[in-house]
Amino acid sequence: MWAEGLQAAGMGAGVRVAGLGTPSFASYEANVDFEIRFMVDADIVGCNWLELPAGKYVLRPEGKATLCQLEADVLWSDVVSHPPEGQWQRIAPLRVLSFDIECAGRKGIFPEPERDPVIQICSLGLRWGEPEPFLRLALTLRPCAPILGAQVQSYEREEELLQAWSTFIRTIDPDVITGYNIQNFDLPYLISRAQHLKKSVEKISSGHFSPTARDARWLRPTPPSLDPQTEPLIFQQLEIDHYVGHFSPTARDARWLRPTPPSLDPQTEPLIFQQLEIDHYNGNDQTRRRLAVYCLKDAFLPLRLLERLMVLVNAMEMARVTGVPLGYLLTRGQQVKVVSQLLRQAMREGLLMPVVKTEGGEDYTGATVIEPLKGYYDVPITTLDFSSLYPSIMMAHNLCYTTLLRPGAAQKLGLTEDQFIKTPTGDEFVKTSVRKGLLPQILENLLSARKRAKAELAKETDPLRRQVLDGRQLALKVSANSVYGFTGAQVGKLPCLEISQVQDFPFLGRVAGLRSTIRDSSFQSKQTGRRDSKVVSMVGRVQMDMLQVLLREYKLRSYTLNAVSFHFLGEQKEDVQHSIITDLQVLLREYKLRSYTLNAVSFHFLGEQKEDVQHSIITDLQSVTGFGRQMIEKTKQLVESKYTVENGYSASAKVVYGDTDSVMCRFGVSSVAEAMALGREAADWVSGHFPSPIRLEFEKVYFPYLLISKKRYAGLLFSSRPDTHDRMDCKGLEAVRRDNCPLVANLVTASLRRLLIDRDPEGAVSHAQDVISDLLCNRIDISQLVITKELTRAAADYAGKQAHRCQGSLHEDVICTSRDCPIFYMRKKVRKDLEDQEQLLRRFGPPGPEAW
DNA sequence: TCACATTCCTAC
DNA sequence: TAAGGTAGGAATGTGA
Ligand SMILES: Nc1ccn([C@H]2C[C@H](O)[C@@H](COP(=O)(O)OP(=O)(O)OP(=O)(O)O)O2)c(=O)n1
Repeated sequence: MWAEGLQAAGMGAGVRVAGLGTPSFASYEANVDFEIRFMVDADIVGCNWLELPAGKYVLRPEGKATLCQLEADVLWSDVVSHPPEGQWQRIAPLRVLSFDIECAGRKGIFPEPERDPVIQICSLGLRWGEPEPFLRLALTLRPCAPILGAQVQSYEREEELLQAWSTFIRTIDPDVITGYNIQNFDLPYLISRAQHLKKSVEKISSGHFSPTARDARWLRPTPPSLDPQTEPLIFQQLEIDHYVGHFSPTARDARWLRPTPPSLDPQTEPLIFQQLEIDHYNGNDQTRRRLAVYCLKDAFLPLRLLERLMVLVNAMEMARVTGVPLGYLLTRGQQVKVVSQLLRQAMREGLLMPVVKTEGGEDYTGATVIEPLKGYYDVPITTLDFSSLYPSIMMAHNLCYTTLLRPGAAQKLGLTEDQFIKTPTGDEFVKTSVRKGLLPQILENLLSARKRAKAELAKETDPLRRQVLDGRQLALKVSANSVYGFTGAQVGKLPCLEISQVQDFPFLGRVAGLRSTIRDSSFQSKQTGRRDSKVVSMVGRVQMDMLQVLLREYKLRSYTLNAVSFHFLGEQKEDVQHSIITDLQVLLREYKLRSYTLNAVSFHFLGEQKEDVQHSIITDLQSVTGFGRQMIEKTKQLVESKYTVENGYSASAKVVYGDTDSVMCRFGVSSVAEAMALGREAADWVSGHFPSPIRLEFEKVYFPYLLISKKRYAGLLFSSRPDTHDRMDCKGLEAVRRDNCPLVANLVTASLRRLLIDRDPEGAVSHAQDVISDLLCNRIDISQLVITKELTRAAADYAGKQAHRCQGSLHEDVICTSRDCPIFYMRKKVRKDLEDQEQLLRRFGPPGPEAW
């Protein structure tokens, strides 16, 4: 009945009252996570330092409910939250645990938990901020010789080994658990293995995760990985299942090939070959010792990555800026961050966020992509770019749920012309003089954090640190852009439109008053006790799989084998599929490669999103993109109208391309320095035509510039100096895509280098030919190749006939076909061949003897 | 063969 | 609030 009442009332909640029927009311903030609710109300952000003032709390000396060192009872309103500034920015000395396991695989077969025992588990414990781990622990099955600097504990039975590790984890009670692919391999393996051994099975299945709990996963007030107190690590199976369950068969097969982490450090990735594992295990205590040493090294790598990539530092900043717990950053999406900030801002202003039913709606138009004037430009092309376009639009025009006027509301409220604006899409918003929107204020905060991050990036010279800081800066940018995206979220958890009506001001005010009454009437403190204050850092337990971090933030490419085999599987008949799988297995066996592929995760995601196609009508969005469309068009016109021969410039400017918030201009000058100077001048001048904080910036010069089509181009990028290029930049082309075999990406990159850096169009084409003939020598079936014509045409633009001849020969000799596709790379259909195998070996190949 | 849809990944 | 947004190229699938 209750549910029906809710249904009938739409977004409101019906309450049945005897004699009064079922009056219903709009509900507000009834759908907020408990953790977020508490943190917002108490003004606590993620990774916040909290103080329990002396006398306001009591410690529980016994009968603790958790594994924490300290348990205290304190009135929530007595907890003092220290905003993360100054000394309170410090990072707590978190305990980080990194581990790795080794299994006894059978020859050529990847270990299966049903059959193959876990033979070693190595763990490292580190207190954040200290240079060295405080603990190195090797747990082994069967005796193992001592290892200098590590504790070794050996067991005769596997059950004892697993139990010992389980106890160890509970004792060390880590804040952060890390490892390499622990989420998809080590942890599931340990759990399956434990289940298989019937050890602790009862514990596992009688824990929180009954089948019902599994179904109700999203309803759980406390996600399993986040509860710092009650959830032992091993109970994280649900989330693991969630991912593993969606691996494609191919990905499953291929995931034993462990890719080398990005070029961070040549010796980052230790490779332990299956065969060695089993041999060493079956040997004596000395060989098992060697295995344990590798295992310890494997456990050390994630710790080093964690530190070098500043994973915790950056995540903490994000948690503090957006207000969500650290763990949310790994397990949740962008929406929760926006909601957290929105709730905080709303509370500050005495507003409540309504519960809004998700509605369907039409698509809305996005950004403009200027029709490219395709070609090879052997002159400098200047790129101008609005900084943080959508966020600055929302700020400049005060776009927010709370500032949107319903049609006719302006007159009704007696607003004068200068109190509101009309957007390009015809919607009306009040100006800041009437009321400042929540979203613009959130954005100010996010953008100022990004500005700080960018300033730090600018000072940094170390390449790795630059990469890391750039990632940090980009993450903040995405969070800001997500504020825009959030307002149009299709599976929108907050089409918060209803807040947005100006005529509702008084109503919202009353509700806010009601809530503050509730808040103030909270019970009185009845505790007295400790004289000393306790200061704690607010961090739940977090699982940080470094492979996931690399995949997510550093575009680690794990497709090498997978991309090829995957596509093959898709298009071949069954018997062919079988032989390919066999090939793969041969490869695995021959070279003992291991890797993990996680593409399937994203497949799953995309598929799921598609299923429920729901749209919400968000005028807000349309206004944002509408302004954006207007602005890129206006920018183009401004540039092309000012920089003309008539106005005394040496040539007339032409915008040859532009996407969303950028314009690529040919000013008709021949030097990069001139192009830069004109770019800076034009950016300043154009900025003057838009309200603050909207700013057009000079970003870079391309010279030369190869414009192939919308979202596909390449060029030499100049930005720091006019005399030498910073690097070759490549957008959208096969060179930067992960859905081709590496051969393709490498070929395209190499050809582009010849074209753009060597300025040798014939070389570009002949390089492609060389690669192809290599393939031919390796007996590759030509009919499997698709060669397109893009580079050839680019070369033709540059060199005329000769390139044309190249194209002819390419076409005659090698090309196959493709409907009207103009050009040239090999895609997908390249067969796995010696070349590929060599590449694999180079990439994953056995480490030299010195590594052993 | 053609026109249009779907899939994947990328640029904003 | 489980899950930010649209535009778009290239290959491939589908159905007439
Ligand atoms: N992941 C993204 C990237 C972009 N955009 C939208 C909002 C951006 O404002 C606009 C332009 O994208 P840019 O990549 O140019 O990024 P910004 O203009 O936001 O930042 P900046 O140019 O300062 O790096 O496109 C988006 O919604 N989501």
